[in-house]
Amino acid sequence: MRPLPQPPRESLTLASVLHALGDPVRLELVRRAWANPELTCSVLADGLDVPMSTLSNHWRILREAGLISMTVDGRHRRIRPRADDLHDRFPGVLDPILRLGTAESLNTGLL
Amino acid sequence: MRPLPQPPRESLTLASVLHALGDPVRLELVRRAWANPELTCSVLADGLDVPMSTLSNHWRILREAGLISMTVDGRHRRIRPRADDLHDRFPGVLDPILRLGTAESLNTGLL
DNA sequence: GACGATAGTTCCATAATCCCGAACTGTCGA
DNA sequence: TCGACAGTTCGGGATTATGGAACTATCGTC
Repeated sequence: MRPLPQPPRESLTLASVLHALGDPVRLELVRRAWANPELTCSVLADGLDVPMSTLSNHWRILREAGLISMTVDGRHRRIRPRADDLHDRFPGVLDPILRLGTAESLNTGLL
Repeated sequence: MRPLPQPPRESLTLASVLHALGDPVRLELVRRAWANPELTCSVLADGLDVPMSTLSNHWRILREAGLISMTVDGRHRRIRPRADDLHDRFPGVLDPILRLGTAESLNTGLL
């Protein structure tokens, strides 16, 4: 159940967060992670036609940008959105993005 | 005064917009363009230690993502934020980002 | 008009980053 | 002990970013 290394709240930058969100696959992953916290990588990526090694990179980018935190749980990685940290550091930024991400990403043939 | 080609409002995607904003230089350029519309490339980039060929690429990315529109005005390019299009397409997304962009980008030794 | 200065773009080679198959690590269940 | 499963790491091919140098187009001046 130990957590993987992640940047502390105060060292998160807006540009990194936006860069992490600036990819349709990652945007969809973040949207799903926010909708249901505590799920694992593979469950959250279910249905996406993306190879696992690529997904692993996407999760790393999201973790290094401070959007999510990962904890090792047996052979799974449990994804937890860092909602508090982001809301504290960049108030008002994430909510409207995730509200919109939904409809759009489903219409782009991503799934 | 003719405008350079740009994507129509309805074909803008959230991921492209966030990708365009996910770079500290571009974030700063957008912030400045929003703060004072109708200025030219070089005036908006004043003080940034970035070569002009790189800036030209940044402006192109911002234009192709739909964040700004450029019109040729003599030997200048006049930058106009596409605030209406963005607000219509992605309501609530840009304002909080630009409100924050200010303080942060000035503290990262960018200038 | 010819000419230099100005504002940007384009070209191109280097550097950095992304993508994903294959091999690997670590854990669970039988 | 032995797979099977969840993810990561490695490696190299493809894509994208960077920035110097050359180029284009326009303005002001003589």
